Amino acid sequence: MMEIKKRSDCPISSSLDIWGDKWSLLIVRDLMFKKQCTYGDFLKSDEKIATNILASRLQMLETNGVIIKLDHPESKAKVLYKLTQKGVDLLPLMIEINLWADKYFTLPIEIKSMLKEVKKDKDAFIKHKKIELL
Amino acid sequence: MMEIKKRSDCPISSSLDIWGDKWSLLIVRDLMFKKQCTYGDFLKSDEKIATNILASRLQMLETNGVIIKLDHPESKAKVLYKLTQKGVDLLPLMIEINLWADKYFTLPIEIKSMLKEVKKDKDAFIKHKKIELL
DNA sequence: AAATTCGCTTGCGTTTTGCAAGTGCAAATA
DNA sequence: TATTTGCACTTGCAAAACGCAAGCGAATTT
Repeated sequence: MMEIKKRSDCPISSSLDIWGDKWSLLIVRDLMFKKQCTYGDFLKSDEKIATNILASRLQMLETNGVIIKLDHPESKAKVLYKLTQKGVDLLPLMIEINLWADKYFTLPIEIKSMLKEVKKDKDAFIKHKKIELL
Repeated sequence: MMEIKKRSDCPISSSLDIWGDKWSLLIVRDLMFKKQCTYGDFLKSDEKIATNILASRLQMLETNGVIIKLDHPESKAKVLYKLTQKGVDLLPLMIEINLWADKYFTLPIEIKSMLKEVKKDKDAFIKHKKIELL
């Protein structure tokens, strides 16, 4: 059902084949920065993803080892989504997107203040964040 | 015709609104690493982009200030495409994609050897490459 | 027992993609 | 000069993906 067709051996191309669409990295963002973890939480994000698209992207990311589904500790009706190591490793890339956007868009102050931290010591920020995510 | 609808103020979302599809970053890649600059050159890349998609992405990237069209020095029939500062600033992000892919895919040796350089001194690599691109 | 929450799935109309062919202008060739 | 070739797109159309609303089964709450 969810077959991955690699267009070439290029690293950019292969990466885009997995998460190169308008939604996947927003799911990763939520998992990374907002700590949102349930299906319903993703739906609450500002961008308003459609339920079927969300389901297909979660499936795609899970198939490709970027996220995992876990039982929710509080309830059997809920599902917890979490980044894998492979997903956490997208952090440097996510930070660079943020820094690029910081240069060319007007960002919310909460994000600007986070980026102030990043700019002070990028490696330290990444190291700290990775620990907190795994 | 090419209206940009921002889904939210999130930097990831805003960035994806511009280049968050399966093709745009491959165009940026060609401009960045292969020095391909004409319309025909893009078509020659391994991924085989369709002509109409190429035209629409070039338009999108130009509208958003990531690339510029220039007269080709050799001929009026040809067009030269080049990264702007905004486009060159995507370099750190492109490198992080490469590094992520290096960890999870098997890459061609030419690219692996480039990444060896990158890993030795990332900032130096970026600095050098930026100069060469502008 | 009934209503609500949760994580999806389904249907369906609209948009985007992918492929092939065509167009107009510039440049090379005959 | 006439014709062919090359280049940068544009157009038409079928297929796939998207976006919205509604529905559905299992778990939880009332």
